[in-house]
Amino acid sequence: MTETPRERYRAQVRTEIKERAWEQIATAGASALSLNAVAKQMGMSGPALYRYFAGRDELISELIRDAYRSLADAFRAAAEPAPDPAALARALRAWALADPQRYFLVYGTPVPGYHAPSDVTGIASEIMTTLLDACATLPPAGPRTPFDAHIEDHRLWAAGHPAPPAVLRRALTCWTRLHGVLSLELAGHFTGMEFDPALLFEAELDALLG
Amino acid sequence: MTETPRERYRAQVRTEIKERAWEQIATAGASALSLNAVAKQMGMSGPALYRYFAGRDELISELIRDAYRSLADAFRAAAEPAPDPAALARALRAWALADPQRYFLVYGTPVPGYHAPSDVTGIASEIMTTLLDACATLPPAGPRTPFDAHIEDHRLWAAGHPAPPAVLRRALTCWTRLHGVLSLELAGHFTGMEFDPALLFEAELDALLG
DNA sequence: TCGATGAGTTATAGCTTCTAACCAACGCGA
DNA sequence: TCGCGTTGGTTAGAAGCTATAACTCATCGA
Repeated sequence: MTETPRERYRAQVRTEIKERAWEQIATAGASALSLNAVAKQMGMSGPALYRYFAGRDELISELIRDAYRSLADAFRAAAEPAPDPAALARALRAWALADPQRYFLVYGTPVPGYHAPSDVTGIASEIMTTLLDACATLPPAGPRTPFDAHIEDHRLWAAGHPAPPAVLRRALTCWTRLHGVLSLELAGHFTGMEFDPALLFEAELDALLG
Repeated sequence: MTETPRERYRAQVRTEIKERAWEQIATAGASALSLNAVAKQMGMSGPALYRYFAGRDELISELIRDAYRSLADAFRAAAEPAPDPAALARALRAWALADPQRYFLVYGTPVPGYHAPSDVTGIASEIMTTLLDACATLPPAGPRTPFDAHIEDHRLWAAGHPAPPAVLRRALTCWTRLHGVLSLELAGHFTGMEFDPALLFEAELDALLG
């Protein structure tokens, strides 16, 4: 497992490329990411980057992978010491506000042709698992809904998690509702409307858990 | 108001350009929209399109404007003969599924530098008004929340709509929650998870209005 | 020390947006 | 009916992008 100096150099350059790429994405969006500009910013010329990434798509795929990984880590950290949906939700918002374009790389507009790298599904299910664990700690809410019946027969996505259907449904609604407020806030659809997005987020969280 | 033949021809070419652009966007996403390809598809060569649009950005702005207009019209049509939030919600989903990329042009990932044309705010507030009208027909729900107090002091965005704060809050939650489920569905985050997105949407609608 | 590996370079093809210059056709007024 | 201006369309070209090919040179290992 001892790394040669070459490998260390290579890894270091790769991470610097990704850092510059993140800067560009944060200021101009993922669609404006330019390998040329990244290379020029690093003092080397264009095609040198192709030693490190097969192309623009592979670089973006790598960034998406890292974004998923980062979110999964933030979730895992927020689930300590005890799983708590509210803590998870606030961690999600903090993670999103720290770098909105990173959030959009995960949950934003998909490019019709593009397929995310296959290993992100593993990370996505890791995220879902921590969310399910947290939702399982909540007191069972309300009567059984028709959707619970449907989900009981279609719980393959829960990856064998032993939670009852009501918990699965709760996790799903946590996901969709928090994404709803967050993505609209990050996309700037609340600017100009006077209210405080943080309060709306907390209100939605209250309605979800209270 | 009588149009000269020149103006009619000009308007026709403009709409054909937009139609081709929509086709491209539907199949490859807005980031892949190429003026050159549109022109070639119409049998004319590249720079000819600049007689009709100042550039790629203006064309996209025009498409965004049309998308807003289309959504506002769909909403207005769904509010006949009587305002009904459930009808509005289902119209929204149908409108979104008919052309997901059109939905993302309105509610998708924003480009940091880009600013939407100023007149879409008028259309957006028209959409919000029909939503508020529909939500005002619902029986008042639940106790007064802390967020109601906040929104009562920050209701500038309601554009003078006379609805009480509880209705404003309801309209906001309709917006964010429906967008939450819809955008995740359209982005393909539910593919692989076995359940039926339509049922999840209906379940969320039930929770919202029931 | 020599040879292979690999990082970085320039050159080039092909794509894009967009400007400039030019041409031709259309329509309107005299 | 005859010009002449407006306007649509063209080609040429600049600047930028992705990506490949070919080449140079340093570094690392045997």
